[in-house]
Amino acid sequence: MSFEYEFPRAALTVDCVIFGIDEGDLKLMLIQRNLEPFKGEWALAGGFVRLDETTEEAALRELEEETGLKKVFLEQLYTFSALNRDPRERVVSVAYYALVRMSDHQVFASTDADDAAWFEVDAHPKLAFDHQNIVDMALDRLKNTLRYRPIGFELLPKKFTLSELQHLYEVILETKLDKRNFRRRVLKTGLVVETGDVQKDVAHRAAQLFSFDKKRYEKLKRDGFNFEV
Amino acid sequence: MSFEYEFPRAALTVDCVIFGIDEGDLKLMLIQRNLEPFKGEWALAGGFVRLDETTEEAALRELEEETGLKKVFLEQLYTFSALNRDPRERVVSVAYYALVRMSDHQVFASTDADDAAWFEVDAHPKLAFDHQNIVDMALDRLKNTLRYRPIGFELLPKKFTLSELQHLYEVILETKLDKRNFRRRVLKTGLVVETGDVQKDVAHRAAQLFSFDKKRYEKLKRDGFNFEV
DNA sequence: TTGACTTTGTGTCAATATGACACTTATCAT
DNA sequence: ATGATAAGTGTCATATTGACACAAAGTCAA
Repeated sequence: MSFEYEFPRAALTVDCVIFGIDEGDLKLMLIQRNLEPFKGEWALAGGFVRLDETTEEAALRELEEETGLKKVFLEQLYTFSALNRDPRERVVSVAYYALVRMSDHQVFASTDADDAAWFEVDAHPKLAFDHQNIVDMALDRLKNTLRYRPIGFELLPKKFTLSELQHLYEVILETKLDKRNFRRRVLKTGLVVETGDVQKDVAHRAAQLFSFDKKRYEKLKRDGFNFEV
Repeated sequence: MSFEYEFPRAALTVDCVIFGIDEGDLKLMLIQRNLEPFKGEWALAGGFVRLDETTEEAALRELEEETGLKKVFLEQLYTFSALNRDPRERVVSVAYYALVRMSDHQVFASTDADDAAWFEVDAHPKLAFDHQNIVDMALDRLKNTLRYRPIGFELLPKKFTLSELQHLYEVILETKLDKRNFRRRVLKTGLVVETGDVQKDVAHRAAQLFSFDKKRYEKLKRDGFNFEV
């Protein structure tokens, strides 16, 4: 029995909101479009989903094609289906977001985009399509997720100081935190452990370097713990 | 300039995980399919998204067509895009979940389904497609959301006793809660207010009836409060 | 009407968690 | 040596949590 003729079919895209941290500022990766519509304007990395790949595979592929980013940790954000979100025709888009350590990733424009670059989250160019909506939702999600799950480590180098971690929380949550209370809470979780190393080449007392104990995290998560910070 | 010819297009569906509470048990609304594939088997309500409606509109429409449920509280859950999730062809599905007051809603099978009925969440028939995956994710989401947002009220009648509310939390979170501590916490939020009415026709001391203060909730939400219970 | 039954409704206390708060230490640059 | 900069550290008062048990209210049946 065949049904093909009766299904409505929609063009399906993915869009990727990529966050990074640099010198304490939250950054957003954008690409400059080299095709119509919105040619020359800045937008989220993304593109059409092929019929032989999942949306997640499509997001990873487009990300690599347009920015050179590989193997990033992506989470699905939301599916946007407003009728007029693409001027060409009805296009439904599955949005993903990711946190990357800027230090680990070289970013470059490739053939699919005129340019790819990091921007300040609160000072970036006007975005094509409904991409500002998508970024807004990703920011909300990022804040909420950071509050309840230890994801900040994805944005920092493998070894980091507690001040860097605190700064990250302050930037994302848009609050000022007390240093002593922050350290107390973070260390109490047991998820952040001293590496024994210290900072190098700083013009002041060198800070201890810590790392995230992923094994312990997996174990606690299985046991159903909570991780508010 | 026209691009239509170059877009891959996928069949797009919605699926709805509908939760209800009845006599303290968490229930799931399922429909019995009257079309191939999986004809005669139980599945989530859902169907194809038309090109002139958003996915949310499609979910509400299918829900009404298949079960008679109207104006339910729907939230987007996740988009499922595994290549083999539909035996006919590549179909991507946007899943929603909903909470309904069983007391407010008559459920009936309509022309689009052979039957529609409530089942115990942990004792329901085997589901068609990948719908068990979707239900599992919806249950996880329900638990997490209930912990941080006051959504339990969507499942109860407008006026409810604190024992009913506590029972709902116990059933969904699969824990036993202390009555006095639960009442203290719930009342402290100020979101649950006495109506002045009491239970009728019960063979024991009648409980006070409370209701959810939606206005206060909207206000507190704007002010950025948290609502853990 | 009395007693049995069922569920409601309530307070305390100890332990823990939180939030506010300031100074000394280490390191580098001059 | 001195100054500049950021690291690192403890206390205390208050708020929150979790554990815990019994009297009051209402219905029903004998």
